[in-house]
Amino acid sequence: MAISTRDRILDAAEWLFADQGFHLTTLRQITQAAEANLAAVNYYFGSKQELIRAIFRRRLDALNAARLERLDAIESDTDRPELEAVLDAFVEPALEFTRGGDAEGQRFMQLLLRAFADRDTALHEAMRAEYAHVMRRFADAVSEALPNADPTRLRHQLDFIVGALTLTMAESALKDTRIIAAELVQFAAAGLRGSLENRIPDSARRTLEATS
Amino acid sequence: MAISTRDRILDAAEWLFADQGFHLTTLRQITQAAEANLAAVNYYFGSKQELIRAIFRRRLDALNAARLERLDAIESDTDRPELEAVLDAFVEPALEFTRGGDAEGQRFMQLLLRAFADRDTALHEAMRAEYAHVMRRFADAVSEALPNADPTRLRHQLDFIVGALTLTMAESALKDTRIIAAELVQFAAAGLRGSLENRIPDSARRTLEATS
DNA sequence: GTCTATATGTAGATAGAC
DNA sequence: GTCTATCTACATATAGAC
Repeated sequence: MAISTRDRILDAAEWLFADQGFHLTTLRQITQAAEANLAAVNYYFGSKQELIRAIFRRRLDALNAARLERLDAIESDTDRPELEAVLDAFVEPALEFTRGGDAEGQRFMQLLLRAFADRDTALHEAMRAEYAHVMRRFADAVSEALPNADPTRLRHQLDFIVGALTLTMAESALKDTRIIAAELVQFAAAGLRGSLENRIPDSARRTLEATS
Repeated sequence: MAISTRDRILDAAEWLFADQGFHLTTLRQITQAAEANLAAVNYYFGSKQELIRAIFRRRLDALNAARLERLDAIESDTDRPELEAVLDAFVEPALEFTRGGDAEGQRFMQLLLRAFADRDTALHEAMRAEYAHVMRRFADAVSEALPNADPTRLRHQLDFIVGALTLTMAESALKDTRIIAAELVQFAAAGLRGSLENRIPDSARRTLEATS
């Protein structure tokens, strides 16, 4: 038995939560899949909620660490980083998760989506707190690559990218993700650069005028 | 009592599902909020699952109908529609849902997000089937606005936009949505146009080469 | 640390009176 | 169509032996 009971529970629970959702997945299923006893979850984590948070912390830490590592590398290489390189540092680690034979990361992306959908309470707070740090670093990096960008719009646009990334990674079949990620980087870069023109589209202006 | 019991149940259930998720919300909560009897859900819908599907069908029909109506209007106006106008026809009805004093639509966007996260089974199939029709119409319209676009990439890019829209609408505070929608239209238009250059970003190419 | 056994709560669904 | 009462099932959590 190379892996500890605690880790087997984490792995099994992550798989089941991603597949079925939090509430549908029972401690019985988890402990059975982990080949552990029903009481073990409470012994190691205290409650089902704490187990969920532990799963989350583990992967989110790893994902964000990988992103920041790449960003650091880019920023130490050059004074003004290329926009695409910054976006790639954000997108590619998520993709990296999705790669690999066991499809671990795609499961986690599915989990991320569930977390977005859940108005869970504490989980949301924890995620936001952990994300805020990373998002600010990336917002700063994009600002350096695009010095004329408006900070408020930039925030919104990063949210667009997170949305596109999360939904895409959770939905798409495994084998296309590498190409899709490259397409997303390009799409996002073009979108960000396009906003510098600061042109309100005719159709949108019409909408704004009609409803204000 | 102006509204029928059936409709009161639909309204109450939609609110609670969006707020708490499907599994956390009980039939007892729903019927209590709707001021109906517990047995009424089974009487009108047969089961909880069927109730969920009925809620979904109601709103999704309305949203997609509104989108297609706008698209029809654009296409009958001109031979080659403006890209931004097409995107606005897709984005703005979702926004329209989110507007209005009672915040009905934001709830529904939250619900949509849950549906994406749920690997529910039949619900997913039903959504996809309903969406396929609309997405093809919009893909065609974008193709006309951007005749040189690659169809496969276009599909992916529309998914990016859906992801950005869904996550943004579900998360953002009500009062900003009008501006954010306009920004999303512009961001998406620039992203789509940028793909025509068909340039693979240096960073992404590095990634591709390193991992292939 | 791991197990069995069980306490306690609450879910969805239905039978049958009105 | 609407109600009360209840069936049946399964959830989380814990007590306590080993």
